[in-house]
Amino acid sequence: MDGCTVRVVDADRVIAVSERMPSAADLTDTADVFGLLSDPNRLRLLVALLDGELCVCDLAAVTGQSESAVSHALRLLRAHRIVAARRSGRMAYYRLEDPHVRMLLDLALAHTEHTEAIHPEREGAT
Amino acid sequence: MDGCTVRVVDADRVIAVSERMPSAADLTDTADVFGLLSDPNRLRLLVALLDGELCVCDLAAVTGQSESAVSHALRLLRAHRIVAARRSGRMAYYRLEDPHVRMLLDLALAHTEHTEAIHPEREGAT
DNA sequence: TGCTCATATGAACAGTTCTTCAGATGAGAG
DNA sequence: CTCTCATCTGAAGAACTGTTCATATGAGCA
Repeated sequence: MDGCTVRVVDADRVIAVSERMPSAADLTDTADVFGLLSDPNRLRLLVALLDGELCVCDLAAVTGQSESAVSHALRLLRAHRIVAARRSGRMAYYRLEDPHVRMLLDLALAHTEHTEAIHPEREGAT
Repeated sequence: MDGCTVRVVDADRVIAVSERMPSAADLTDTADVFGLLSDPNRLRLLVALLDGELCVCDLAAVTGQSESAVSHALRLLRAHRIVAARRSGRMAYYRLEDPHVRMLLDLALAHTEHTEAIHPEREGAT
């Protein structure tokens, strides 16, 4: 695991922090959720669903994506139980199913709007 | 832009939701932040920094990554002002600088731990 | 039954991201 | 000044992700 190239400066802190570190499973799971939120188009879909359910074609219209792209994205989100589908005839109505993702979205979007006023530069320059 | 392949079912909802949709800049910015949190190793680094500053080699030890990988990751996080560095001689001490990211981390990790009890399946395996 | 429409799927290609390796930078010790 | 050590950087390859096109499924309608 270590011993070879790993130098340690503050051994106590290293041990303490290591013990507080969540399990690998929790970390990958969390990273996974963030990954699902890390695409602007998926984000658009989820934001659109904050207000309530919408069918695939309306989601495509709102988010400016092809219906195929929307369908693929929804499939991913569905697989992770972030959205759920309700079928009515040949239409499929999707809704945001995961309240915890809703919280993350609200928090993130609120802060992003704030932050913009504070950091007018941004990535792109360095 | 549309009109061609875009069918709309609930036109009013589509318009209403479109108006509530955040700007493209906000969306890409938010997606970007989530993207930075979507890697387990970066997540480990940030979690390690929740308690206070650590130097690069200790971060490498805690997160089980090579120092080079840590340095690259920190560079990315630094460019987005999520962490900040303090230099002392040849050591570099990093700390979590963005309180909003701290909130996202806390929220996400707390819920992930919860969720695990509820959804014992999940992607991958146990 | 056979046609059309809404959605779902698969495969492939393009663009991006992560890791590693080799070497650069810059501070402190002798 | 020179050597070592901690960190940083660039380049390159591998792996992953998102989009598109073509086609499949399956419901409703005539």
